[in-house]
Amino acid sequence: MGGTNLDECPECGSRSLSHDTERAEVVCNGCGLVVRESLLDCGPDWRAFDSEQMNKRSHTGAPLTYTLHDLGMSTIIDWRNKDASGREISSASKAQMYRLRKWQQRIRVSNSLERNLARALTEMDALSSRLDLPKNVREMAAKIYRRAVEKGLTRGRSIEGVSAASIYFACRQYGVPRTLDEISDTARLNRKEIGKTYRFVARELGLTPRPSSPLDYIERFGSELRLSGEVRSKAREIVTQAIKQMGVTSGRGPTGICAAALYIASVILGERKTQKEVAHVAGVTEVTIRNRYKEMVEKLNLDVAV
DNA sequence: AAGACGAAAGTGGTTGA
DNA sequence: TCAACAACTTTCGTCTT
Repeated sequence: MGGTNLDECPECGSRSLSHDTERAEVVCNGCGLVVRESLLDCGPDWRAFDSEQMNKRSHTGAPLTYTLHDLGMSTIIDWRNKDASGREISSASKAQMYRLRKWQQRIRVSNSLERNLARALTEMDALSSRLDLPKNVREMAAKIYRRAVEKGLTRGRSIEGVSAASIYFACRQYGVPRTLDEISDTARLNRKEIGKTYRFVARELGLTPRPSSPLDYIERFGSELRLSGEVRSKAREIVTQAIKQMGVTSGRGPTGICAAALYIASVILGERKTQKEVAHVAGVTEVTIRNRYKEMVEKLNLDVAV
């Protein structure tokens, strides 16, 4: 980001910016974009003379320090007396759970904010590297999470859930969306929970999600399907056209539209993929592709006939 | 045999009273 | 809070390549 003074958000143009001196950030109230973050030196405090020092010192100073001390407490204990599949657990386990929770409670109150953040940051780190996310996304997710914790929004919610929600949000803001399905799969959390948490956090923090566009998915799905650049840009063209002709895309899931466009493009350019393949990659069914496909061909006068 | 097509019933989420 | 509703899925039978 540029070092100049900004008084409006480059993303959405909003002039409502929050200056957070404690974190040395300027955050847009409209879209949540971190307009300017300056300034804290996140690098090592001292020069390192060998790799051991490097390891230790490179973690000094910045929030990254928080990611260290987990002490093996890598499991959050849910407040429900249920096991993973939702069944009641035995009374012996309940007693144990009670002790564990109590213990965890004690640790929490002693140092709750840092501890919470520490867990969340490692969680988000793992998640985002498995999701192949660029660093700026990861950082935005961390910022969101931090604000959520400070506002007490994590109370009654799992750290994992809020972490996943933050990541989901950050992805969409940067136009590299992952679907809720992908995130919930990767995080081994249930989709509904993440969705709910996501909406809640966004509302409470006054963040307006950037609506995700089918265009955002083309590159990723396209490369996963090993489609050529021509096919992808054809698909892009089809989507753009479809968006222009209102009614074809509104109310439809972006992944479905993207999938259909890719499928059509692959057929037109003779690089045919089966509906099944495309459907699988895009996380929709063949039926949905067919429906979108039909609508698009109809309204855009595409000659798909071979 | 595999892919494409479409009808019909089911599912989960949103909306509006 | 609940019912209506649209989008999407599941399932299944049929047609096409």
